[in-house]
Amino acid sequence: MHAPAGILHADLDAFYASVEQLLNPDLRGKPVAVGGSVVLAASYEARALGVRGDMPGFKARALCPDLIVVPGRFAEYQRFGDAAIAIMHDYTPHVERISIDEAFADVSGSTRLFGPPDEIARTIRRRVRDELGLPISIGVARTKHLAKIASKVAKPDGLVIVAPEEERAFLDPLPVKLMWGVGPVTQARLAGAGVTTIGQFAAHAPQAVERLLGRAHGRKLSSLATNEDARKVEPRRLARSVGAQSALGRKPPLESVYRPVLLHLAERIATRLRAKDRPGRTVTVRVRFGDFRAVTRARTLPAPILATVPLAAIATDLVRAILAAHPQERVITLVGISVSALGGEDALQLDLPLGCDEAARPGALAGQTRERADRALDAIRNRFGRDAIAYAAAHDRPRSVPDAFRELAEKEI
DNA sequence: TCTGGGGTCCTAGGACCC
DNA sequence: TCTGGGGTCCTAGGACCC
Repeated sequence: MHAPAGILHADLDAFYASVEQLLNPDLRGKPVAVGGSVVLAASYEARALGVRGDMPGFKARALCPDLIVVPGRFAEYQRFGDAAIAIMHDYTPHVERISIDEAFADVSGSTRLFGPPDEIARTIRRRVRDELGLPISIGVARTKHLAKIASKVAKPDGLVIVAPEEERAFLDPLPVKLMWGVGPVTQARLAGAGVTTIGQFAAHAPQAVERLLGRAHGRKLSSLATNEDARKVEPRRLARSVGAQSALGRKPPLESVYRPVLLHLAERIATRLRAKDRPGRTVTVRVRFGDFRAVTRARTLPAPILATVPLAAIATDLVRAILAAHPQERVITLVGISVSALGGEDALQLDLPLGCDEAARPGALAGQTRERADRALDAIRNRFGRDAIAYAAAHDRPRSVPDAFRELAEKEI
């Protein structure tokens, strides 16, 4: 007997743009882009004219002179995204959210209460439309991969159900780029070997694919193409890293430029780490130069870190080291910090890491004292707002992207 | 009209250990 | 001449996803 086709993948259509059209009827039926210097989302009317997400704003306007560009209302998107996910939760606790507007649900155990998976999918679509006013596409299939592809095929505002006996016929003619994990590089590599459809991919020996794409990637994609995806819907996965970055425009590589930015980034990151009690041991910084080449440098600490100022100090050290190794670079365009090797939720910060110049300074606060002080600041911010108190003065902060958008992109850790 | 921000996973090489 | 061998941790870079 076939396993029931019990996995749903639901994806709100042109999400930010759809919310804007919902909230402002004047925008309905018109080409709308959310963003500014970069298009974050485009309505289907704008897409019909060639406008795409990730496109520079000037290019979008050139393609589509009537384009209506609106700034994002990110709190609204969060609210509508949460509401859509909540509707899915009415049918099963097995919901795995993978972004603000997209989630898997395994409804295999819910059929006695709510009917077969396709009926649940129809109900969810109807409720999202009736209660929220938003279009949502859903794919229903036996595996996550099939469900995800099915929801893509279903767009816009559609439902695609892949029955177990139809899986091969469904997959074979589709382009390889619809597979999870096939981006521009892999697509080009496959095209070079004459492989453009999933069916052609599946017909290739796994060894040949591994030679072409590397072992792990080849195996992973082979298992998707040959339809052996066995991943489960996982409601709650712990984050493996937490980071923040900031584009700078074109700036000279001076400490007076990057140090305040790093402090601000460290503060954002450390606040999130403390909120979840998840200290990290590895600090990685990233610097992007004028030609957009990026380099990284990492340091793994003997003890995990949770406090803002030591994190900023280590990041500053690492950026300094990168710049010393690239003395010919005249311009930096971005700096970023990421913290990984995160401890469990109950992990304790032992004390300050060694080799941290701020920490080693005589009279510096000990790590746990710093952490307590930071937590007091966190509490003030929770009560009075993010800008109530901070290490990094507000006027030093990068302004390229609203902090509201950053908060939106922050995953639950 | 230059190009946002937050993530995941993998690779390859070196250090280090037993 | 032969230079074991496997495992773990770490670093730097890259492809990919939303």
